[in-house]
Amino acid sequence: MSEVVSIGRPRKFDEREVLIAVMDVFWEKGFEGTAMSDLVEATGLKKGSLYGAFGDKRALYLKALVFYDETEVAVAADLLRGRNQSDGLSAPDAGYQRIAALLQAVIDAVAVHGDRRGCLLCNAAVDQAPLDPATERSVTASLATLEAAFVEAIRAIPDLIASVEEGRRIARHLQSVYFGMRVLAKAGATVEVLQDAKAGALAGLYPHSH
Amino acid sequence: MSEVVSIGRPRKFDEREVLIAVMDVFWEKGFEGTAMSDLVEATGLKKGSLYGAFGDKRALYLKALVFYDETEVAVAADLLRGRNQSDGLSAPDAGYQRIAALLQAVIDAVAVHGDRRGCLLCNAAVDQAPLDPATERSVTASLATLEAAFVEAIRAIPDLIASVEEGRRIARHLQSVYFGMRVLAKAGATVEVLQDAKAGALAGLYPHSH
DNA sequence: GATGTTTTTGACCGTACAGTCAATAAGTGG
DNA sequence: CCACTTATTGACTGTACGGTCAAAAACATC
Repeated sequence: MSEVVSIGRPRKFDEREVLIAVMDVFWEKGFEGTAMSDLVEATGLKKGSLYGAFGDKRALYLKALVFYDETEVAVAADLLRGRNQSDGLSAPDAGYQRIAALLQAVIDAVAVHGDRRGCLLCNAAVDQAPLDPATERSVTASLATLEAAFVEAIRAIPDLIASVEEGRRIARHLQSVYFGMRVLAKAGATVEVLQDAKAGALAGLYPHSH
Repeated sequence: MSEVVSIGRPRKFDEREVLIAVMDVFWEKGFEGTAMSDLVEATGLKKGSLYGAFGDKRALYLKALVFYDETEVAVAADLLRGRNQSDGLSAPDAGYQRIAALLQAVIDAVAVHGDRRGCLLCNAAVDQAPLDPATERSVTASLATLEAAFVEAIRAIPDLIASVEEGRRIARHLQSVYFGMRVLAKAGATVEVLQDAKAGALAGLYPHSH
């Protein structure tokens, strides 16, 4: 049972909202590029409160990564699994369309919102995973979720794969395309470049190509 | 004609060696993660000498990026173009093998040397390109080199492509796989994961798959 | 050896950083 | 109203950072 009443002075902030603000800053600036003062400004909390509630900068970063996994990664995985009710891609043979939709979302982020933040998971993998074991564990866990979701989408393409190994191989290939597109987008690639990368990936998903 | 004799006190260091040391540090730690004291330690030069010879930290970073382009990127591009004499892949129909060799090099870096630095170009794209226009320009230029080299390799696969547009599309797809594999490698992916990503990319390079 | 030029060196500067802490505020239960 | 607990606050600390500079050193020329 969760405590409905808590003793002591109540918190003035919503933990989820603060975590979103923290995640946004790390997402845009990276771990090293973010100063505690940036987080103070973004959250509206004072430094002491941040430390009291979440711990030091590293702990804050790791909590932001977990939050990203529970929100953004979960949305992407649900899309691939056909669990998103509102996109009309839940049919058991809509695997191709789900994968196309995920890659298109990367393009739309650039085309529609001028996105340059990319994917926090990708950013963390590149600039923190090799240097911090806890970050690496968190990233690895999210990658496993994503890979499994890709496998589910691939299994939802009729007559494509002949074995479990083949499905996993294609999933890992698509995952690398996904992250590659994120990198290219951060580098300032045009929409055309990203569309070509997407088209090339999807071209391998027709049964007659094997 | 270059000046053989120069006036004033001669430099004690070799500019190229220093640039290699600087590049290595940025490569491993990124721009924000690198302190000037790291560069002082790695190069053996004092801070004042570094500033006098190369400029501030940002200028040093940009020079390291250019050096990377002239060395590592050039080697990769030469491989794709069949210009590497020692690899036996210069035959005009060896495009597939060249691409396979490039992707295998990413795997070997992990498998043989336990590499976690990835690709400096990829690292710069992710954590500096969106924030610094000069870095973005440098990264964009290297990406263009790489894409053009991929196109040449693809044209060296008999009977694969039917148009210039198709060649470019496949090149951009392969480029995204390459960077995706770099991201996965930094995240700590196993050799098996990288091999699957590579195999998935190469599976699209057979003429009968179209 | 005096002059001019460039490099080296280490001390120095101001600041921005991550993290701490004691005082105070805002709740609860008795 | 009084303990008791927890949260907020802003001042504080020490340090690590990027960058500067004057003095000395090392060469060439004359």
